[in-house]
Amino acid sequence: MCCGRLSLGLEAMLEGGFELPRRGEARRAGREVLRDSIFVQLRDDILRGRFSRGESLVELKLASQYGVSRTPIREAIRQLEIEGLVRYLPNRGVVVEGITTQDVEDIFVIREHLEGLVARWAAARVTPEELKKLHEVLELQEFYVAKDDVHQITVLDTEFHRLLLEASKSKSLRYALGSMLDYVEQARLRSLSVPGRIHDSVREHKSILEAVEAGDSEEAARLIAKHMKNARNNLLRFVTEQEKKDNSHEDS
Amino acid sequence: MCCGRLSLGLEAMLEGGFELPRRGEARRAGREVLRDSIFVQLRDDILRGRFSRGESLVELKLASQYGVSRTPIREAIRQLEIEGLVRYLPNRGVVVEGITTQDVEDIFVIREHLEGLVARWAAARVTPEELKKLHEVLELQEFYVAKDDVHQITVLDTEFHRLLLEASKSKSLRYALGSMLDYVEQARLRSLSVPGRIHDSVREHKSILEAVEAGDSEEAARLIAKHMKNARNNLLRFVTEQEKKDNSHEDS
DNA sequence: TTGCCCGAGGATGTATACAATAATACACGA
DNA sequence: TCGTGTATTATTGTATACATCCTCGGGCAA
Repeated sequence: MCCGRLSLGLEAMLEGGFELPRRGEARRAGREVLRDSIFVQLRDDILRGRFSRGESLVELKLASQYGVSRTPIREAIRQLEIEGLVRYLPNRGVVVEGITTQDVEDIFVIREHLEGLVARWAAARVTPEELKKLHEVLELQEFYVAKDDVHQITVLDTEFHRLLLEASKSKSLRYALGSMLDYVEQARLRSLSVPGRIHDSVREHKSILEAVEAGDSEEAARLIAKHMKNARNNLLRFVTEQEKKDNSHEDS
Repeated sequence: MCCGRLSLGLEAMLEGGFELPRRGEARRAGREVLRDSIFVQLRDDILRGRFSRGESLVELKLASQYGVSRTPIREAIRQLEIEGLVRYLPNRGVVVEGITTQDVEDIFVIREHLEGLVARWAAARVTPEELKKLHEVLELQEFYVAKDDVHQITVLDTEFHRLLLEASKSKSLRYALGSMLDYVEQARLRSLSVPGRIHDSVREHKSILEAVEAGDSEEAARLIAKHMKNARNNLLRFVTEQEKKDNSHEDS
């Protein structure tokens, strides 16, 4: 009984289990399996709205479109299915579900509840190596703040939160939050487009990282919770302003 | 509680008029695609520990074992991969990851942070139909409390929380929590094995359902948070007692 | 013995063939 | 005209063939 658990832990250690990279990124340098690149492309195409909601994905069509056979397509679709981006209809294939505005709003709320855990656990378990990477990302963000490059900052924002997630060393947490970061990247781009927001956002990252580095779990959790709340408010502000613009356009 | 309705609900349940959205179970009456049944079997086998951690899954072996070709096996594996139950090694197949004690503990903490949202949103959005189902599950639980059938109560516990999750109408939340319910079913079986716990647990469900039915989001969130905390404490109690037993066995 | 090369075997990656199922169109009859 | 049954076709479900890659062990030389 106890021996089983012991060897379990040992194996886990030897396995060095945490270097799972973002799905689909080269699983090994140089070579990548087709289903992964298809998966990433399909997912991006769905998230960017290149497939409209309700559109059905036909395997043969996709196969010829991507210049591969049905097999990798099918496997990519199976993965999209688990992620909930497509809906399966028996013997009729899959239709695009995508994510709705409601989904994005939910994700922001969910992250408000979970990022605290990320920060707390990361503060307790972060490695020097991970801290180094986090600092690098932060410095890059500051660089791009000076250049006012919102897009780059958004990408690095994802990276920052992903690194923190890895640092938390929790597979369950990574499972729960992992793809949410990708799902709302578009939304964060908008949230960060509110004038002055990039500056604040990066500053918040800086203070979060300081708390994590100091091992102050509670402070890190408090700061990241505030960070999430600010991000959400900014998104709301952006959305309402967008609506105002849309309305005035309609009038003219 | 009226006995007539109880037996009615019971019959309905046993009849199987209860279409579970739980992955892989008959997507349509009568017919099921192979990859789904393979997926469910493999997942259960992993969660139940029939595959040991680190063991590699060989497609051809599994294919002959289940009497199907490689294709459905591969697709099932792709899904396990996304769920994080197996780890992919390029050109070498997948090895079983399973879930560790640490993962289970994390899941309980994560649920403490998220089930509040489930209850809150469910209270706001639940439909009469869903309420009916929830009541049925609750009545069945009370039935099995009388019979002291911990296993059935555990299964129904999963069902109760899953129904609540569906009632929350949030795809994102469902994605984050969906398979966690399955992952910790074994653990909840243990948590509920603590003497007297099944009684309290079902009573807590009852009060949660009352708050949800009354549309009292805050109360529902408060109650379910307490429910989760109790469940976690019971699991811890069970584990420590188990360890005590193991130790005394070792001595003999 | 140690280290390296290399080839066989096995496993996965991809493509394609065949079977089963659902959607569609069309002809036929009321 | 409308509805219905049927044939056709498109698409998915499953199986299998072929290509590619990795591992592992034998043989050989230093």
